[in-house]
Order: sequence, then C-alpha cells, then structure tokens
Amino acid sequence: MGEISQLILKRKEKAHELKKMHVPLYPNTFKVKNSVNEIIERFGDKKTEDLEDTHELLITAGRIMAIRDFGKATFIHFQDGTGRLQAYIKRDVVGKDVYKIFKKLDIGDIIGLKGHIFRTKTGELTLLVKELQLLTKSLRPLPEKFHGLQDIELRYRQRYLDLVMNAKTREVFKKRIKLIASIKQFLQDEGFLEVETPMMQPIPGGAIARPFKTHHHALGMDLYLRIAPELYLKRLVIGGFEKIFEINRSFRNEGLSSEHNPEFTMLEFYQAYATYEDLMVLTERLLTSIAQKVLGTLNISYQGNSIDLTPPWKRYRFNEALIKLGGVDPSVLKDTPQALSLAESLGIPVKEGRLGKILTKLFDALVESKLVQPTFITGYPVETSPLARRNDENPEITDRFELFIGGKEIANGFSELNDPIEQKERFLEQLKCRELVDEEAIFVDDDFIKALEYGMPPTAGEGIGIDRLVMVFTDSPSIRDVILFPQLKLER
RNA sequence: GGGCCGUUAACUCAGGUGGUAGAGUAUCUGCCUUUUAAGCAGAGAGUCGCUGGUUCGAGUCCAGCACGGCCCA
Repeated sequence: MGEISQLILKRKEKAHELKKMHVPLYPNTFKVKNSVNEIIERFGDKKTEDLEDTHELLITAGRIMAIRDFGKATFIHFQDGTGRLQAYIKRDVVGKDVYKIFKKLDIGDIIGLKGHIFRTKTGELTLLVKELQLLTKSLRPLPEKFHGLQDIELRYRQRYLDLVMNAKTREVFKKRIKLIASIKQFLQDEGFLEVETPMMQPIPGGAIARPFKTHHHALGMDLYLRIAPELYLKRLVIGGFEKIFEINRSFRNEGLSSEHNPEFTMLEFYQAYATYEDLMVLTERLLTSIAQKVLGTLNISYQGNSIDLTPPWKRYRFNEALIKLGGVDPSVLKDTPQALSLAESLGIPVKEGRLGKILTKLFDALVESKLVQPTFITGYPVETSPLARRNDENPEITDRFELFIGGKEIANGFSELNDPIEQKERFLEQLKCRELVDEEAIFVDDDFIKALEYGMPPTAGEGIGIDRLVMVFTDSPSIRDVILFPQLKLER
C-alpha cells in the first residue's frame, strides 16, 4: 500500500521533470573535499568577523534533512557521515536556473555543495552556497524531522532510516566499532595474535547450546555453525600460537530475548602459561583501558545504576555469593534435596538433579541481578564447567571465574583443562547427563581429545560477550539496540 | 511455550459509554532573501495489522491469526 503513496508518486514525477531538464539524477563525478565535521572543527569557534575574511571555497556533500524556504532564498540543513550543517541558498548567488532546479529537490535528496562559510544573524555556522548539484534523488520521504523514527520495529527492520534520523543510534554503533577496535589494539599491544577459526564445524563444541545445522553438498556432510570457537583456538595453542584471540560471530539456535540474538559476537583469547587469576587482572586492565578510550571515563551509568569500573573489582567465591548476596542457607550448598526444594519454592524449574546445576540456577535467580558493580565470581562447580581445570585444593570446583557488570554476565574465563584423559571423561559425563535431559544432538570431539594428547601447555582462556559489553557501555536495554540488523521474523 | 501491552495518513500521535476518522510534521498551491520544530493562507492524503463474528451499524465489542514490545518459563 505504501508503494503507491502519493508522496512517492510526487517524487517520481519530480525526478521525471528533472530528467527532462537534463539534470542527472545519479551522477557520480562530484569530488568531495571537505567533510561537515572538518568544516565545523575548522570554523566552529571563529568569530563572525573572522569568517568574513575566509574566502576558501569549500566542497562538501550530504543528505538534505530540513528545508526552510523563503521564496527567493532558502535555508537547509544537510548531513554527511560526520555531522550536520546549515546551508544558505540564494537565488541571486546560485543563479535563476540552478535555483529552479533546487526548488524541485526534496528532503532526503543527496546534494553536492560548493561555497563559503559564514555566520548568520542568529550565529549559526552556515555554508553560503555558490554552486549546487543533485547527487542522488530520493524517492521515499524520510520520517518526521522532529520525532525522528520512533517505531521500534521499523528501527530494526529499516536500520538505515534509524541511522539517518537518530543521532543516538549512530553514536551507539560508532561506540561499538570503536570498542572492538580498542580491544584488538589492546590485545595486539599485549602480544596476542588475531586468528580466524572455522565458523562451520563438523562437531560444534566449546559450549552447551543447540547449534544451527547446514549441509555441504559437495562434501556430502552435515556441518554446524559454531556455538563457540574455543576448541579450535586451543588446537592453535597446542600448535604453538601461545597468545591468540578471535573476535567474531557465534551462533546459537535458541530463543530470542533482550539479551539473546541467534548470532552474537564474542571475544575469546588464550594465553599459555597463564592461570585464570592472571586473566582476571588482564580483564580489569582490558576493560578499563577500552572504557577510557571509548567513553573517556571509568564511571558509567547503566539503566539508572552508576557503575564504577575502577579496579580492583570485587571478588566472591560462587558459594560465598550464594550465601551473602543470595541469602541462601549454607546447608543448602551441600545438600541436593534441600537445594532442589529451595529451587522449587522459588518457582525455578529444575530438569536435572545434580547439585552443581541446581546451585547455578539458584545463582542466576538470586545473585546475578545484584552484581551491578563489576564483580568476579570464582570457584564454579565442576559439573557446569566441563572444559575448566579442577581446583588443586577442592576437586569439586574449577579454576574459573565469571565477570558480571550491570547484572549481566560479561566474561567467562578459566584455567584450561589440559589433561586429555580427564577431558574425555568430562565429555562422557556430560553426555550421560544430557541423554537423560535433552533431545539435542550430543557430541564428543575425539579429534580435540587427540590434539590434547599431543600436549597443550598450561593455558588460561576467556570469552567476553561483546554485545553485552556494548549494551553496558552505551546504556542500551536490549541487545537489539547494539546489533545493526537484529534477527526478526519475516515481515508479512 | 505462557501472560500482559501495542498495531489508525509517509512519520509522530489523538480518537469517553458502537453512529461512516482527526492533529502536527511531511506533501501540494500562493506570499515571503538571515531562518532554524521559520511564518501566514488554502488543498490533497487512510483497506483504522489481517480474517471472521455480534449488531440496523464496528477504529471502538468478541474470537482467531500475523508482527512487535515487556515480563515469565
């Protein structure tokens, strides 16, 4: 129905008229010399009188965002990828013919401008246009100038409009880009090598999640989109790449929510001869460094909560957090029936009876949301950490931590289990339990065990959820606000 | 999977108890050469998400479905 709206018809008519006037609608020969941001930076703080001496011809381009027409002269606002600037088009200056063409242009059209900078009576930096050229005719009207694009669904489905109209959206994604670049820079400076490992895997491992399945026709084999890069990165450590990282997509075929998108971005990094304790310190340095670079501060605000990233961050043992923050009676921690009945009394469905799993559910329900300030939780139960090294003193727990900020799990790191025989047993143990519980495909990666048998040096590894980190850094309530094109159902 | 909320013009939104749809922006016409959510005067623009039902009559009430949001699982 929108296809034949009168607004679009009108624009198509105008496009036709321009064509008849021999105005090319989509020329590509205009060479931009000055970005809007550059113009603002250079002239923004100059006084009106100083600008009068500026005779430099500026050559810039952008999309028309607003038109204020006075008949024989017109003010417009236009924006490029760097900012927004006012331009003043006078018939006396550009000439009758160009002005006639200009009057046929619409909000949303992209134009090239040449002119001098000046300041209006009201003090606004403005380009006095000497020459003007249509660069791209727009056939659809942009959303309303004042409220912008508000409809959440349209903002996701037509993200380009969201980006054109809403400065806040542009800022969020610029911060995301900067944050990822800063992470890479930090890790490279620390001597980590960036690597790429398969996204299509015959055996999806490194996490517990339902994978997406696909098929390779020439090879005649099923493949899975990776749920984590972990097992391939460890193969590289075995191969002698002792400090490596990868930032890229993983895929999980599970429900969607404000914290879950089927494809999401994770940083994973591995360091040989390090322990999970080394990584906690590294994580503090990494996140404070990028906060300074991206936000310029260690004090952030997330959904009304003030968060102070100044290290050192609080640390709790898993059990300690359950007792102190979750209000769980210490006796529950050792007693499966008690834990079970507590979970049930809280309305938490527990599919499986192992203590570690139940406690993890209790933790998620009672503790996680309280971890607003950056907090490391250590000493997770072995049952829920199949790839982590057992603690030397207490074999019931692992040398593992998770980092929480703003009530969200941001990072998960541990000293890697590098004993191939124990790793095989842990896989089988996990498999046994999952057979009782899940109908999902079950995998034991024997090829990974084989690699471990050649010997992996003592290593610590960590994963950081980039999307969630960006949420916290940009005060975004939903993961869809930090992914350019979040997954939605097909529009009908 | 369950509960609640939303879907009205291109956009942002109004539309007590059922009586054939409104505003602002945008668009079009006219006036206006320093405005800035420019202004003034006028005009056009809608399958009220979709499909059924109740009713003389449904944007409004009922049911189902679709899409989106929030909460729960």
